[in-house]
Amino acid sequence: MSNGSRIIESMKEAVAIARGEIPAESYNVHIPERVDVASIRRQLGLTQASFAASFGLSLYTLRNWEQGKRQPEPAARAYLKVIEKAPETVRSVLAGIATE
Amino acid sequence: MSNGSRIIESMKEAVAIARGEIPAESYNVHIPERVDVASIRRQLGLTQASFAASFGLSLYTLRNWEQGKRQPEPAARAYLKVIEKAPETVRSVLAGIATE
DNA sequence: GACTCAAGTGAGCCATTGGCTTATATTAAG
DNA sequence: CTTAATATAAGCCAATGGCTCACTTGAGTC
Repeated sequence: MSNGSRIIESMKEAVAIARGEIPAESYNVHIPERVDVASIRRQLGLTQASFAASFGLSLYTLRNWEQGKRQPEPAARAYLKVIEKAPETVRSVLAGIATE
Repeated sequence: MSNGSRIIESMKEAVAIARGEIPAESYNVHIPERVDVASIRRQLGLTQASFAASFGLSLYTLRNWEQGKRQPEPAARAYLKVIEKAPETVRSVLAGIATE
């Protein structure tokens, strides 16, 4: 994301807050612009195929991300961050074993 | 997803396994076809705006999902399931407070 | 070295989604 | 009843998801 884009983002956010579409006080979560998917995957010691199968992703989409051809959307970036920091929780949830 | 589509999905999976693109033994995670986003959100007692802001989603995308206009992609569906079953873990991760 | 086989890279294609706008409805509070 | 907050609804465009085909890289192993 360029500097100009970032400024535009901030302006959009300001407008959204003014409109009341975003609660100003809220713990507005920060989602990183870029996520190093390959490094998250390698940290777990998985191949592309296994990683994709384990977390419900399409192998081809994962490849698009790792090769920088596509950038994962915000929801996917947040998900990847959760996978990075709490992989076992994610596995348990997807396996149907509720935690928390 | 129609019944026909489901059969095609299975055939694609079979082909992918045959090609070695998907490890056959692997715990292939099951991601639900449909996720009731509104009910997950209400269970947490959040408005659309707060829910979106809390989990790094675009308010408009969330609305598209809840109104059935768009279907969240597999990665987003998996993410929503994790939010449903382990919301506090997700919050902690996105807040930068590592768990696990 | 030559020969696999598995894992990953890279480019191209099309349908669908994400993100956004505008307008309208519903609900709760004063 | 009026207002403000919250949600529904429909339409638009650029970007992504999912897929195919072709090619490279790396670890064995013969």
